Amino acid sequence: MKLSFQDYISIKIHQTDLDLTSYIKSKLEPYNLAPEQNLVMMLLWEKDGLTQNQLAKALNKDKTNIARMISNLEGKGFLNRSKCPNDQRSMEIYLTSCGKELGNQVIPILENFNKVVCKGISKEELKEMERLLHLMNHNVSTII
Amino acid sequence: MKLSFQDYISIKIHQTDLDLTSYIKSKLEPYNLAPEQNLVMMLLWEKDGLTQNQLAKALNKDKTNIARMISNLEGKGFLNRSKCPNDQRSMEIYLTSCGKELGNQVIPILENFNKVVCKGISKEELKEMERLLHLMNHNVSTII
DNA sequence: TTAAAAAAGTTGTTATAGCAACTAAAAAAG
DNA sequence: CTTTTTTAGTTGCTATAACAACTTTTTTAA
Repeated sequence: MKLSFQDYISIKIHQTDLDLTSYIKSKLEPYNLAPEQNLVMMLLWEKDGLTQNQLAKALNKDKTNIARMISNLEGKGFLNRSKCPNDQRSMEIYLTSCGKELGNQVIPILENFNKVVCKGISKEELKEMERLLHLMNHNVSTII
Repeated sequence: MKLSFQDYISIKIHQTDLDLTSYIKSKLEPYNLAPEQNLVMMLLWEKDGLTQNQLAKALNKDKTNIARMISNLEGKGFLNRSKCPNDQRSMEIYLTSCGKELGNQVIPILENFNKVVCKGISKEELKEMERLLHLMNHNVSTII
């Protein structure tokens, strides 16, 4: 086949991901919120009181990452952990008032970020891209 | 606007990137080669003797990352560093025979990886995706 | 109902990823 | 031909990302 470096779609996706992450990182820096920490907060702004395990599944991340992100976010005062009364193994994560207030400031920035990213791209093109991304995900998923 | 977590294209791109990286990571593990180390090797298999700075620019990465990856790859015996005779600041990176031999084994795996990722996707669809990824890159590039 | 298995979190380790500050060498400016 | 600026690389730091091994608790099985 003799593929060159530029021929790999995975490398281009990786590059775009890094660029988008770098961009939103700079936008969130003033709020003391790292990009992945922001994803945790986004889920909590939608639904408070999720467990670490639920967060890990929603973000499709290893539970160790979630535990450390939660620990950081707790240190920043954006959320609190409390043992689930029904299951002593689980930790329920609740936003502090500070964490809730943060959402009011950050969510508009995220929506503007999405607008900037999608500038010049139609809804149909976006749908098609999502379809292809999903297909690629499926192509490499080992649980077929 | 009220965007939900699922509405952000950036999150989907990030997720696909993680999944593709995880897949190729598992394929390269038997060769003692991490995904990003593999990108460095890919460039060297195409053109030996590049400097760390050239590698950093080609990969669009911070020079500190490259320095550490090169250091790891040197420790594994895949390459050697030598000071550039024309510019004592620069380090030229040369593959060892072991590093060259690794290419013969790994390149077919990479080409197969690309085939798996693109299964069920036409050349035109792939081109369109590349165009959209590039446009998103441009949309967030601050050097406009 | 006790033993085995599964689930939720934590800690340790390795590999990215990028920023700041630093050294050394080369290029540009005066 | 010095002085200044730029360039290449390194070290230290923080934040992801995932695996292995572990504790504690819950669920399943024998």
